[in-house]
Amino acid sequence: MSEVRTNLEGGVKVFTELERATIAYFCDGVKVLGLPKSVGEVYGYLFVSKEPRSQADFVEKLGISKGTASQSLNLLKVLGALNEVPGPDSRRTYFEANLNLKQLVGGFIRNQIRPHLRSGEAKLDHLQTLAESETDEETRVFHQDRLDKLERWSRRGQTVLPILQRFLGE
Amino acid sequence: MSEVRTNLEGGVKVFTELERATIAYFCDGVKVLGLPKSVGEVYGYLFVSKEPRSQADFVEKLGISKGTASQSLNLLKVLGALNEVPGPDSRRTYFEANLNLKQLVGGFIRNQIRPHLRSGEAKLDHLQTLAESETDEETRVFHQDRLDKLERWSRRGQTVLPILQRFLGE
DNA sequence: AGCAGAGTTCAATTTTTATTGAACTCTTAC
DNA sequence: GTAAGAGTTCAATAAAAATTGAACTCTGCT
Repeated sequence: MSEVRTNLEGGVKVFTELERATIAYFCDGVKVLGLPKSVGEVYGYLFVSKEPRSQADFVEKLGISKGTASQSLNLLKVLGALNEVPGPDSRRTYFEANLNLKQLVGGFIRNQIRPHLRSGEAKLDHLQTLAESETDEETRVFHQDRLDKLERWSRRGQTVLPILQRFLGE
Repeated sequence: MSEVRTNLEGGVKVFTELERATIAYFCDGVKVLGLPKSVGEVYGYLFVSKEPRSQADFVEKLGISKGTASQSLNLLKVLGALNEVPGPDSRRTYFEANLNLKQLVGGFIRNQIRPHLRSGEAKLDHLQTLAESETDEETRVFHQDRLDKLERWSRRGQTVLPILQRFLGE
């Protein structure tokens, strides 16, 4: 249960202790979800911000590179974790955190979980095919039994997602 | 969605194509859950085995080191993913896969999810404390608002686990 | 008690993953 | 139309995580 190391200790005092700790909280959070900590930093920064922020803000205040900022914002956008809003400089894109849990969970399930379940189903089909061509009767039955079980597990996974979404949302 | 690379292609023909593919399926599966692939190999090997297996079997057949076998078995034991059963050599410990989904899910939640939620709650308490000592009225209210939201999310997470467990298990 | 070997531990190493930074494209304000 | 700069891409690099292997402990048999 080790702490995530952030780059927020730099010379200039850009964040209060509270802000730093809140951003670190999100770094830990996204790690648990299997996402890089920079994603947590970006979302965390938006979470503690009253004002909308642009890519340049993330680069400057979080001390991350333009590349990382771009990629993190893109992932968060795909996940539906942020809203694009107008801001002071019309050339720039400004963001604020989406605080709707239902949408956050929905986006995560749609983009990070469902694709895995889908590709898992495809692989399972392939395994079934392989099992059918097993010549030894007893061995074939053994494997088919286990693969059936696996398929039930997979289906259970598919059906539990809407339930999870329902109970976490709103 | 890249494939996991296994070490099962070595000279000796120890696994059938079906067994190899099934073990690879579990490697992918545990990756999604944030566990190292060796854990998937070990569980997968048990999953395709009629007979109980010992640590020496994993080392020999999967081509992994004693250290990795030991640690993987330990993690799987903690997760309740395997049963210790008697085997031919009384000096060795033999294992078989636990195929009870309810127990697998329960073990995963208990050992991999709950601890994170717990430590998250503790950090959240600390954040609340920090927020209270914010002197600027408006800023304090802003942060307290957001932290309240965060606490509701966390509680929601706590309550959804038993539901998830109920719907995934048996 | 002493030995054989099963199982563990952990520093060193390898492998995987995240981040950087420089070159690129795409916008938009003039 | 073009120049400034916002945003993207991706090969190189840094950071993090998994794996190895050798030295260790523990167990039970004689």
